[in-house]
Amino acid sequence: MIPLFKEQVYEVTKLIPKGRVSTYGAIAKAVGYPNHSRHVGNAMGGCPKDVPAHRVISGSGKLSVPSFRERLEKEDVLVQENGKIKDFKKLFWNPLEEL
DNA sequence: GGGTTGACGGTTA
DNA sequence: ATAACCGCCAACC
Repeated sequence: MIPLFKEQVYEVTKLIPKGRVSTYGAIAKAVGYPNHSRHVGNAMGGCPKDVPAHRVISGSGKLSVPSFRERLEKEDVLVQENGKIKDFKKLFWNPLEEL
């Protein structure tokens, strides 16, 4: 059976701890599709509200959606002016390690 | 049923 | 260090 990417993606995204961030690529891998980072982001477009999409950023450590900066700061995640996450490497949460 | 889109990533200049 | 390019393929129109 073919699991819908979206659903899988949402599930993993919900697992991201508060104050941590993850990337599209990592999540894509986590659901078993290594090179489908785009689909992850694409799925986020219409994601339910219970999905912390603001914790999902691009692999470069910057926000794909600048609007989420406020949300992230609210969770103690510092965002630089250039849109990059401060200490992104430290805050990065790898779903693969959890699964 | 076919073509375009896309909240990306990695590689190459 | 930056910028541009190419590839990847499900979901949507």
